[in-house]
Amino acid sequence: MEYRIRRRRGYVASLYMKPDAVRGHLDGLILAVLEDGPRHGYAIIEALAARSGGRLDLPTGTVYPALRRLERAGLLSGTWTTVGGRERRTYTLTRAGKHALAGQRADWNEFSAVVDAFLRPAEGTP
Amino acid sequence: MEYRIRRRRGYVASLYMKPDAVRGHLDGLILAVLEDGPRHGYAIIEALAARSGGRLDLPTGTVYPALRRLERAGLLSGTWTTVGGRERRTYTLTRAGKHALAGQRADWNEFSAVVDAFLRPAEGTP
DNA sequence: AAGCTATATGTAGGCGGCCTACCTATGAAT
DNA sequence: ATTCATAGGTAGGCCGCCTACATATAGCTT
Repeated sequence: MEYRIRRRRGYVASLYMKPDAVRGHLDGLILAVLEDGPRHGYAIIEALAARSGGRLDLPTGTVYPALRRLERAGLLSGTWTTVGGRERRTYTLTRAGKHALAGQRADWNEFSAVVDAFLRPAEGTP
Repeated sequence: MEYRIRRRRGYVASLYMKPDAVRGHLDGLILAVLEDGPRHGYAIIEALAARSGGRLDLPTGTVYPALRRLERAGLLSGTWTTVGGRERRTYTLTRAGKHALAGQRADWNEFSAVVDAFLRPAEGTP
C-alpha cells in the first residue's frame, strides 16, 4: 500500500499518508544518514529517499531547519564548500551526534517494540 | 533504558522520554486494545500500560478526547453503563473501526520498516 | 470523621515539531 | 529562452498531544 510521507515538490502525495508519523524520529533519521559520512542537505534528502525505497520524501522545509537545529545543538558540524559553482553546506556527525544517534537507536527499538506489541500480532493471520 | 511515555498523574516521568513519539500512532493503539473486546476509557489506559510493560502510561487528557474523536469518526460506538455506582462509557469497535485498525497495522508495518532501515542496523554491533 | 487513594470521566488552553508555501541562485539540457 | 535538477533558505500555520484542572463515588486508613 502506497504510503509516501511527502512530496518534495508539488502538492499532496498520497491518500493514505500520515505526515505526523515522522514526529520525534526525524533527528534520528538524519543522524543515521550522516553516520555513513559527511553529506550536504540535498544529498541527505536523497539518501533518505533512496534508503527507504522512495517512501521517505521529506520536503526541504523540513530537513534544512532540522539540520540547523542539530548543528546548534552540537550534534552536527557544518562547513561551506563550493562544488561546481554551487554552494554546499556539508554536515558531519560530531562526537555528541554519534552519542545522540545511539540514544535515538535505543529509543526507537524500545518504542517500536511497544507499538509492535499492539499493532503487529494479527498482521498476517486472517 | 527507562523510556516511559508519560505519567498519568503528577509531573514529568523520565529524563529520556519523548512524548511526541506516539504522534500519529495513538489511534492505532487504542483500536488495537479494543480489538480484544469492549472496554471503557480507564480500562483502555490500563490495558495500554499493561501490554507495554508500563512504558505506555498515557494521561487521561490524551485518551478521553481521542475516544470521543474516534467515536465521532464512527470507528467506535460508546454506551453508558453503571457499575458499582460509577458511570462508565464503554466503547466497542465498529466495523469501520476494524477496517481502520487494519489500515493502521499496514501503515505501522510500512513505517516501522522504513525507520528500521535507518535506526536498526548498527544496533547491537559495536 | 477526616483524609487519602483508586476508580472514572471530562474540558480548556498551550506548545512545539513538522509542513506548506514561498523565495533565491547556478548549471545543464531542450 | 525556458525548463529542470541542484542547492539553500525563511515565515507562518496547523494540529495532535499534553498540562492542568475540575468533578464525583467507593473503599481504605488513621
